[in-house]
Amino acid sequence: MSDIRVRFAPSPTGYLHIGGLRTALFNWLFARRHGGKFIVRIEDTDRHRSMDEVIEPIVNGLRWTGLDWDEGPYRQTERLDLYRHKAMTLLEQGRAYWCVCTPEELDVRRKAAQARGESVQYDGRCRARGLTAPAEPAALRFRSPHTGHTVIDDLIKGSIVFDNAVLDDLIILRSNGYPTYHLSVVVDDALMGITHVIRGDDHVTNTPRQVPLFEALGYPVPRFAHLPMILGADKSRLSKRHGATSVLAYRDMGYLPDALVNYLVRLGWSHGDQEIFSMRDMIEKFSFDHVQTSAAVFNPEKLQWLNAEYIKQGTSRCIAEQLRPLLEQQGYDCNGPVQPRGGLEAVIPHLRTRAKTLVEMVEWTMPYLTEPVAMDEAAAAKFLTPAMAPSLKKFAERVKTVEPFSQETVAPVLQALLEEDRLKMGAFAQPLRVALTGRTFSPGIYEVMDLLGRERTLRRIDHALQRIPPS
RNA sequence: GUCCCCAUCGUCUAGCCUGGCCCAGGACGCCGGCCUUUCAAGCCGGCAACACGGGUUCAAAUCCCGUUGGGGACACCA
Repeated sequence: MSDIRVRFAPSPTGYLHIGGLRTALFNWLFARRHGGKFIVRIEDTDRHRSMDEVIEPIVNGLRWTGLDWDEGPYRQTERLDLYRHKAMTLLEQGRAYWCVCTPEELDVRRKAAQARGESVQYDGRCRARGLTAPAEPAALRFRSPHTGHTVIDDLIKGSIVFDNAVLDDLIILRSNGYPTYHLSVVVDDALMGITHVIRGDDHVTNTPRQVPLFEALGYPVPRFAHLPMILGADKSRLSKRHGATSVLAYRDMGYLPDALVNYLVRLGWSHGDQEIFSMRDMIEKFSFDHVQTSAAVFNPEKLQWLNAEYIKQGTSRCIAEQLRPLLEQQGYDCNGPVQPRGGLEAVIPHLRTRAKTLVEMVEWTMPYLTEPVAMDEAAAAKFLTPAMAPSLKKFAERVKTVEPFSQETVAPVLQALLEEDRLKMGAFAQPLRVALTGRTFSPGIYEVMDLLGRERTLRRIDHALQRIPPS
């Protein structure tokens, strides 16, 4: 055990995306590595942008990937009194002041300053007014230090120095009484005993703004670790343009949670040349020493490769369990009368090297879960020809009686037939494959017959023969 | 514009802190071959990078400075 406490603090303004998940993962790994606590906190203090309905999907995303948390999810809107109380404390101590500038006025001034090429900081016009009980709507601003320097000793980037002159007097309480992010994050991180703030790179410039708040409130300042960003292929910030961005969308596209997590952990962290990490493995090996300092581009191909690796390595049972919901979503009945011999689990060993995603695997599984099988017309036209009919027919007749019906008994029959009819394996296997699966690609032909069983094998050959026009 | 961060194959990265083992290693992708009853998988091989310019040093991908390039932040968003 240790007293390390970290948190993942998403704002419910959209779905949990790849970048958010990676932040959560690194927090989780750090906590698990050191026997600390991982806390989930929903930062929903923006009444206009927060959406209750996305909280559940965010939490489900974490759950799906196996990132379990020890406390929470806390919601900041349930803790508003805390922030208001702390804000008032700062006001009483003279560390904060009322500001009656309206958002519209501020916006105009900001734009004007920008147009003149000047600093876009708040001009501080309410700082010295000493308003005590403003009649008009007022926001509370923190009196930031304007001299000296703030130094952050970042666990990933090392020492970063900021000139306090660049600090704004940031609003900590909106005129509607809600706290802003800067206040609530500091109060919560302190009250929740967060020892390490692990977050995205986009927060580095927030850090020198928040450190003085910790100090003004009399709280110890946590350690910081700023993770490099994940970018899209065009090196811009990852967004919907770069493909599905919701974590749950990856589940729906047939990705295994362990594969996604494995991909993400290698985006910005490494352990020598190792590519494949089990959860246990990464917990054991994770360290900030090997977290990258520069941004990484999200590469869907490599994710897919990893997913394929996990499909190849996972147990049949585990893969089948994850495949089942997708099959049912597509309308296949996994408990109906039409099943591969040996059940769904039995098809997995034959499909695992062929499918890169579970969605692809659904496609591969279809011939064994439907009756009659869907026929690819082009394949039928090419391979189910009058010339092949006699051999197919002969094959069906002969395997009708082999006992038992298995590769050991069927293979000699097929070999004999090839010799008799002077056919090459390929010349006969393809038509047979099309007859049995409706398509030109499948697992080995003996495996297919094994999965189908004698009855379905014979029925499918029969159907195929029926559709072959007489020569 | 101001501030901050970053910079090794197309991409993820090892190496950098503690200079020589690096005319730079691995992985994805791509290309070629082998295997083969199809499709995959597998195996073998190939292409491909230290952003640039100055220093420091006997020696620099590794240390220092600058340039360029990329990213991020500058809200009553988080």
